[in-house]
Amino acid sequence: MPELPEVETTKLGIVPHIHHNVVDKVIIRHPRLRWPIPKNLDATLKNQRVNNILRRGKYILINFPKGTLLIHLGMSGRLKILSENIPPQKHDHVDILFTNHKILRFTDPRRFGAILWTSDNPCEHVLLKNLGPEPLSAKFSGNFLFQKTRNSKIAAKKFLMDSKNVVGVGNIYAAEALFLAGIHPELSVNQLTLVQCNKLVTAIKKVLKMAIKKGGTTLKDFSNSNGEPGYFSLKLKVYGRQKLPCFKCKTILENRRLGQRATVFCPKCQAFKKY
DNA sequence: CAGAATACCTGCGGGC
DNA sequence: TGCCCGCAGGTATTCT
Repeated sequence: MPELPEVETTKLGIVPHIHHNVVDKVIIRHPRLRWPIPKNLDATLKNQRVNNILRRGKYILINFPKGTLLIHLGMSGRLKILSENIPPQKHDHVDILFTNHKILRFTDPRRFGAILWTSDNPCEHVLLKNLGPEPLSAKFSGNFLFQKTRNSKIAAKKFLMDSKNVVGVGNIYAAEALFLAGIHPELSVNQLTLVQCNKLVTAIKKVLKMAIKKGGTTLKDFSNSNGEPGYFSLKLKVYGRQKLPCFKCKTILENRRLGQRATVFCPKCQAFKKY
């Protein structure tokens, strides 16, 4: 489900309910995720107060006095806030019960998500320490992208989706940003001109900001943190529109598999050309 | 070393 | 109706 905007939306959704609140207990129903949920999480979190809640890439970091809970939603993970204890469903893995009677429930049918605990600086955690810059930060600039891409022939879309280069850009927004920038998804990144790097960075920021503003692009299995059905308001220009006409030029959009991921683009607006 | 392939899961929709 | 296939928003690990 989630790319950066969805994770950000989820984070924003849970913050008002759990910020500065105290954990009463943790109930682990299904510990198997990408890695097992730490067995002693109840003992670890009990009576601890939430200091703050951050996002880094697609990770949600819930900081406590003794350490940080790292949460990744994988492909199908969801976090919901419950105000009453609704009976758990099949794929509800964990409940974190707070003393204010709010419950943070983690659900993940495909189990690609993760819930981990670290008592050290979370930025030094093995999963976080090699992450690239935040796409909405000043560090992620056209110059940065240009400089990072000089020695690689990797396809532009694959480069964007690699979190070592930039975090938070997944299959949907990579395709959307490349369309906005008029860049072919298979273009080798060392072919990108500085002008194209600037356009691409601008496009990424624009599409992510817009999606955050709309509350995250949501597909069939996304619910926001209140358990409401997600929004469908962000109009995707290429993702999921294969064989349909391009909004700009009416050319039929093409779908290719790139690194086993569906990759939709306009062969005319995103032709291999330089600026 | 970079880059590609594989693996981890469940659920759903389409074709037969 | 039911079975089989391919596909789904991610990414660590293994391979070439």
